[in-house]
Amino acid sequence: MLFFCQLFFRFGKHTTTTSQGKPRFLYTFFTNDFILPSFYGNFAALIRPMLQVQEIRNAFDDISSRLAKRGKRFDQELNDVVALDDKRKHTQTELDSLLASLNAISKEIGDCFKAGKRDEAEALKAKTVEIKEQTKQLESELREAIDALTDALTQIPNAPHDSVPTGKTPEENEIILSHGSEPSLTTNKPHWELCEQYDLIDFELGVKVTGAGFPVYKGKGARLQRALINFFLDEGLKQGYNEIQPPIFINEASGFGTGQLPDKEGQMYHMTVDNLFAIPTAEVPLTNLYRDVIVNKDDFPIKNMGYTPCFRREAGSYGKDVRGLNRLHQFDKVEIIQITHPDESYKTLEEMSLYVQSLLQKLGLHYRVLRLCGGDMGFTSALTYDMEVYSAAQEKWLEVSSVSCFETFQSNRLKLRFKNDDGKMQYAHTLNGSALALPRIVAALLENNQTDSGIEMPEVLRPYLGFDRID
RNA sequence: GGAGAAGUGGCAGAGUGGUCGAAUGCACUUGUCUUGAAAACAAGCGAGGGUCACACCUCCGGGGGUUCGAAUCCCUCCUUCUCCGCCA
Repeated sequence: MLFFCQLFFRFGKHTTTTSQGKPRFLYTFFTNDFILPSFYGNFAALIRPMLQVQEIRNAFDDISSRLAKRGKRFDQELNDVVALDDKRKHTQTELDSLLASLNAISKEIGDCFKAGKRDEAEALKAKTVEIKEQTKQLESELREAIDALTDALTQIPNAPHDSVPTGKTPEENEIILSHGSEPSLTTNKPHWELCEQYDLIDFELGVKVTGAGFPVYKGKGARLQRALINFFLDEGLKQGYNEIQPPIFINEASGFGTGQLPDKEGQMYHMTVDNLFAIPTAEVPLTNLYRDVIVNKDDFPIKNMGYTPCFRREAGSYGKDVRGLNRLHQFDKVEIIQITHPDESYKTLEEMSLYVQSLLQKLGLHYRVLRLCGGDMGFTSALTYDMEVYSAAQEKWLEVSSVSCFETFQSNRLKLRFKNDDGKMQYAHTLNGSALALPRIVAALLENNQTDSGIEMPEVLRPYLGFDRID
């Protein structure tokens, strides 16, 4: 934890803005040494990770009760934050006044020299010695105070939306709708058997080349992948999403921006030689395009999407859940993100949920939508809908998409802001969702459409596929 | 990988030890003028902390140092650009 705190502290001041919402890329963040920077230069970045201190102070009870939806109370943590922020303020005020007097004396000395009063100047110089000692002391105190505050703040997850059900486990998620019905099948093989039977995906070969969880797609299996990616991108285009091809490796700063670091560092593949991480989702680069950006409020909503392979170490998972396509180290996904005005974000979340559902409907899949309970939601989310498709052969629901609203939780770290109608800087809201992740869609398509003589492909995919069925 | 050059406000671009948070231009906002627009003119216009509001404090790529005082001097790191090499 300490390690990553130090990393986090090395955010610099890199304000920039955009015209027409186009981000600028600034990569002057980190150095290879581990010395903490001067607190002042980085103050803004330091004091504003995750939940906003100001928000905690202003709406303590509200945030407290929202956090309780996660099945645990955070009052102690919240109180700590306020107390640590008080300490920070006191220390800083003290230091500031000391610096003010130092500045005043320096100016006086300058004036004395100009007026030729050498002796007077020397006398004043002597006065600064003691003050400088004191500032050094206070500087280190302030540094410690900020350190402690940031540490406390990063322990607190996002405050769930009012509509989020209280709960700790997936059983407490709320099923808000179900669409379609279970297919009636004459044959009922799991997808890994179908993949072998029709030579679509070779898991063994992947093991040989790389390792478990890195499948090799072959023939119509590979073409199905390509068709789905194109289908998803074309549909997104129709919805007004701007297509982006981001890098699939990211630096540390990006990992912090979207909250993968420091929490999920073990989940990412890390290339230590160059200190880069393979992205676990396109969310990371797509959202980080807007790090340190002041967007024009007229550009809301900003809608971007990107197809990328995703890489996840999935350390610690094993057993039946990882069979076949259910859990992979490398998989493909089209991700959609939006950046909105705070007033619009929940309306946007519904819109994104409907869009993802429309994809599932076009693919003819039986699905349901869950509103995740507080305890099952990600650390950074305020409200998450999960879409699950039914796998007839495995007789279970598979999560294929997750759409979330983060409110200001990410933008706070990213320093993604806009100037509101009052001319004040305000954090934008960020949202994202998968639209969609391929593997489980492929699994469901294969299993739910199997017949004795082959696998029928959905109508919408046929133009992309160039074939109607797999046999 | 080797050799050079450079990193200042939304952009361009001055500024080499003290009235510099930073000239000037562009962009932007508001006002005057105009039927309207343009042009012209006038004013405003970086971010963060702090305050009821001021005051005040911090930030000129990051970090460290010299100095009473640093955008300006020194060290170091990072990044970008140009040339060479290698290569899809």
